[in-house]
Amino acid sequence: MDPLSSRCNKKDANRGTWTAEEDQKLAKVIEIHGPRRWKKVAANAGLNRCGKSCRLRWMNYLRPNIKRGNISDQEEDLILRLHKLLGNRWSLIAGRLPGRTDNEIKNYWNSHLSKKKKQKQRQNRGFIVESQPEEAKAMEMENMVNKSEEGASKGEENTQASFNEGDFFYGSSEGALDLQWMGKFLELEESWFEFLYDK
DNA sequence: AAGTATACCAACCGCGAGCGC
DNA sequence: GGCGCTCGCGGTTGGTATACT
Repeated sequence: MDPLSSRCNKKDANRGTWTAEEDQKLAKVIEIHGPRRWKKVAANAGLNRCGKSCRLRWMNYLRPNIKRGNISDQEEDLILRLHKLLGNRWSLIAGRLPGRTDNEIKNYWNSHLSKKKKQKQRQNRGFIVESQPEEAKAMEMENMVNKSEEGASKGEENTQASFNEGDFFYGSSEGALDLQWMGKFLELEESWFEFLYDK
């Protein structure tokens, strides 16, 4: 059975949070051999971890140029727009946010943005009478999302499946595209979707 | 101060695709 | 074409931190 594509079958393998020592070992081996053949990486590093776990740790934490810390307003806006276009394709969204990982964006969406969305829906049903000032921006963003979903529901397919991202994006997934440029690009894309679904 | 609820996020899991043999 | 290995993705879980009572 596939050791990486299914659960780690190493019975006594370490689980849970990585220690600083493990991180150090992993980084050292990757520096020498590169981030591939994760089963061997795990073995060479002397880590009692499965390859899959090593890969995840590298991709989400140890990789160079990982940007940690709060998601900026600009990034949040970009996430909302990209999610509107791409749906739950976190790796694609992450590819357009330099330094951010798919896991981080997925977590952010699940803990922050989906919550705001629910809040907005409740408000629309009259459960919330007055919005708080600090919620105004979030609600504006949620309107964008809702509008998109309404538009998508008018068609036979939803927006997530109706186009190939390759038609819109180019460059490597590692590329650090300029956020400002991407914002302008997405504005054009939104117009295009409005044309397709709202007219 | 203690107990409980909630939020956040790192890590795990299962699946499918690509590739080489 | 079948098989095994590897990689990447998205959904989910579980531990920890923080807020609340």
